[in-house]
Amino acid sequence: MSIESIIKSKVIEAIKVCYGQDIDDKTIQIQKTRREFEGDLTLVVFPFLRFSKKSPEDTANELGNFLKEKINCIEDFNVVKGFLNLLIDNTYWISVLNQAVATKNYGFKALEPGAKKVMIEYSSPNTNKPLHLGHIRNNLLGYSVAQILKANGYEVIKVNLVNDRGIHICKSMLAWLRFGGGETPESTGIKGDHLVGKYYVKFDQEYKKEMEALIAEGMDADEAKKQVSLLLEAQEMLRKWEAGDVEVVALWRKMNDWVLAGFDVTYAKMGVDFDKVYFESNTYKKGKAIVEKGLADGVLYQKDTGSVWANLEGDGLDHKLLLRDDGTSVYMTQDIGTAYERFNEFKIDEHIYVVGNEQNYHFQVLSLVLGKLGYEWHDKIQHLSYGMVELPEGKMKSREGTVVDADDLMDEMVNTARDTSNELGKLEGYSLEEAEDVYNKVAMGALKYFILKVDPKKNMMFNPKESIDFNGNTGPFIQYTYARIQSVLKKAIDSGMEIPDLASDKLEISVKESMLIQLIANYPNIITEAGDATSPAQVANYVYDLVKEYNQFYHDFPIAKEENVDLRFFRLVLSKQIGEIIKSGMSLLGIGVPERM
RNA sequence: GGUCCAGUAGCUCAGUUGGAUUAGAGCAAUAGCCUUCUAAGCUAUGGGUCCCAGGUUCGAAUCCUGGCUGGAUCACCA
Repeated sequence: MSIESIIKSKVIEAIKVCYGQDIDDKTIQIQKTRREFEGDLTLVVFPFLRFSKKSPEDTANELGNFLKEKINCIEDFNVVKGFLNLLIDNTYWISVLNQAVATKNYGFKALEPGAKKVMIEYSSPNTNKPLHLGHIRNNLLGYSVAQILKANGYEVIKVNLVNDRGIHICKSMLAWLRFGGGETPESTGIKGDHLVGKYYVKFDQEYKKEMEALIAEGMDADEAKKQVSLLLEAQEMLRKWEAGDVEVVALWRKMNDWVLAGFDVTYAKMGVDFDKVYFESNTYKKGKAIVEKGLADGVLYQKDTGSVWANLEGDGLDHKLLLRDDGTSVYMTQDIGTAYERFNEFKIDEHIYVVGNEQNYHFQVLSLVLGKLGYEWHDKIQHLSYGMVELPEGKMKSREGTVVDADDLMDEMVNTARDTSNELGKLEGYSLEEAEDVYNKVAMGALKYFILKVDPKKNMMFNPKESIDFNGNTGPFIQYTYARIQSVLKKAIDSGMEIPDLASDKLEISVKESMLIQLIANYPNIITEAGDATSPAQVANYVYDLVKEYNQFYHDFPIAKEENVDLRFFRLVLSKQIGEIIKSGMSLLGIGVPERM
């Protein structure tokens, strides 16, 4: 039982004994004592004044005396206004450290039979262009949230829904046919997704040229937009694809394969993966039967022209189209179908979609429509809605070339990491492979931490001109602290010292040391909270706080050089445990830690 | 126009289930600390009408109302 819950139960007892009142434990607020006051934990007594009918100071003193008497690890207390500051003794804190050390996968809940089953969909790229910075945020969030949910003891299924069909891919296909001269990834040495993306841009350029020509000939601008022959051809291509035209399908397959091979490389570099990949070319017709059944059941309605709609006015929204006049599916229809299949096939308890906040409306509607259709799990779909990544110039636009390409960005990060590392020259004795592994970890650590430390739901700013820092509140700073700890431990062992499994609990420890243990004690709560909030940022900020405190400790206290053996052992155990938590917390963010850097 | 989200230091961000007459980090700036466990570190200094105005109460960056600013969205697109 944690010290907080012990105190809470005793506070309830105290209020009962002293003031004859039963209180809810929600009225009990225990927080970390502020730095500038003496103590470890603080009880806020204001809520109890209406029971005690005494001044805040008197109430706090009464409660303080009661708690000190009843809880033996409370050494002393002091009162500042309505705040009761409790001093917890060293023995207790050291026992907390020892417990953490003795716990395998400290802070993680094990996967047990009957665990909650969660599916998380993320990435979901289009196959007409390479991944960019926006996708990076999506992928890192999806992967990290999956890790965090697993750490909370959930069974997690990661899925990707690849949008491999539609007018956008036809545009790339058409441009490639028209202007490509038979180029392939092999013939050009260009990564498949980038090659296809090049023709997506090419299409847009040629489209604009033709449109302007039409306008110059006197055509109305709105009309010209629709009459560009390239667009008409692309639309024709999509019709052929849907009709199963052999040539179009073969070209589609070839170019999609190029892109998917490219994505695999990017995913591997990013360090994300999936348990199952869906393709829209297989799922885009799904949901039609469900919608037709809804129509038959009278929960949906049909217009004269044939289209099928959901009336959401009762929920304060509009009408939503689910089947077109010609009976074909729209995106919403497909999502209805795939959600149904997933809940049925996997018996999942919850489904999280990692999708940008531009689709908030879509997911709101999806849940409502599923509810209308009578699926009781309609409220088990959760939209993990994240904010846009903005550049100083504003939003990224792929066709205007203002995107930050994912592959380029990652490569640049690795180059920067390599240069910095070589400048500092700390990897002497490492082989080329070992060194490259460190550069990669540091580069990706910097990028991932930069993105994940920001609250997912907020928009974030990325300035490509100012490369991501390696100092301060950054991934490399955290990795560095880990490497530092490993170095101390290694030197201690090399010089013949043993690092015991447990620290002696009869020691005088400093305020800084007890603060570090309190941070360690809080790690499990952080994992729970990050899981509830689906927010890797909470883990990131926690690890940063921990590391910042540790570096101050490291600077001010000898560890392996401490003369007092028990104290030295304690500090080695403490350092080792903090290293474990850094590694563990970073793994929740999908970030690796190097032994040296 | 309707709906949703955000607004905290020059910049990037924490802090938001209401708590300490003193709102935190990092970057950038300035000044220090490497014959001692990794200086990708540590220390110090300066930097704020927590968008504005009201309200709720012992107490508000945090909750409520109204406004301002920015973003997203409201397709027989995805």
